[in-house]
Amino acid sequence: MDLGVRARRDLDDDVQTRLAEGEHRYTSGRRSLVDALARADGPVTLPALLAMDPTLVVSSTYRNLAVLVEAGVVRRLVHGADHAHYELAEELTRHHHHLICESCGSVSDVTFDDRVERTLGKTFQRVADEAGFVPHHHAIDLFGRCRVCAA
Amino acid sequence: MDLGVRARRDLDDDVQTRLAEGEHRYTSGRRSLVDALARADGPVTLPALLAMDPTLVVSSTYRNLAVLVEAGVVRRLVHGADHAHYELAEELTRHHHHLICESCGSVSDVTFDDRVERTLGKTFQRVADEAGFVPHHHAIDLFGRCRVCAA
DNA sequence: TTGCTTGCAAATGATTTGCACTGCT
DNA sequence: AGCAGTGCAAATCATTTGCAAGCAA
Repeated sequence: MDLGVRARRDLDDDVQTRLAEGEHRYTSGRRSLVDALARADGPVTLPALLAMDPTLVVSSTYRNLAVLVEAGVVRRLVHGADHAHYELAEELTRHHHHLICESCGSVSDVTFDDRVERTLGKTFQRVADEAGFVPHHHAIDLFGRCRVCAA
Repeated sequence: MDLGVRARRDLDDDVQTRLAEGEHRYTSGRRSLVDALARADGPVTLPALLAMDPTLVVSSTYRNLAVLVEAGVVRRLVHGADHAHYELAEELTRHHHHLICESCGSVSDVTFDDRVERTLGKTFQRVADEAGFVPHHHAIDLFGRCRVCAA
């Protein structure tokens, strides 16, 4: 999720607000974390985050990711891989889905056009209704081989 | 995935064959496991499987699930919940998707009609192509509150 | 027989937590 | 001052693995 300078500021404001609503502070450590997530070009693992910013510490990062997830700033993705992947929440970026490489475990983003999403939304609502299920959001994962592994 | 008697036999034959291809045996322990999975009315966790059949042992069950996943008989689902969920592979049942309760963590199955699936398939293929990704299969998860938790 | 399977106990590894210290507000 | 946040080390807990004994082909 590449964000320009302007968007970056909006992002910080947004995070600030969301954290404040939960009586949480937007500390420098959390800024570093959000910064790393914003710089990543897709969902990243905790080790990847630590590599992007060596000042991050394991336990604090896990704790802060949990706080950010709680605040709706970050989304945690869990697939079969060893580590969970983290990304900025869709509310702060854009609704999208994932391409998951079954070979190397990497995850990247894709978006469908609005028309497709609208159609999907209706279908999902109908199916959920029939099951007495109240849908909140959806996730679509495409499993296969990424460009690198497919080569 | 409720299967009748006839389908149950077909299932066993199929599992037998798939295991044999990998130099594996279809032991009584594995039959019990497949039986429990077939009786479950959706994806189940390991503790749930043990509860369904007390003769199952933790380590062996994990090991057998791994063998069955490898053989394409079982699919392992991982979401945020504490335990992974397991279900019979779609090749043995039917292509479907999941309703995941964000409150209690339960997972249930849903199917879309063929027309919808075909349309989705085309869209997925197109999007993947653009990313140089070779799609293998897809998964759609609807997150929300199940009938019980929504009440 | 041959070596895949199994149960039990011990090990692994991602994630979490206890605690004392730091630094916002 | 008062309490949320942080780093480090220790604890958790789902899942995996070593090993000796059991069982299918």
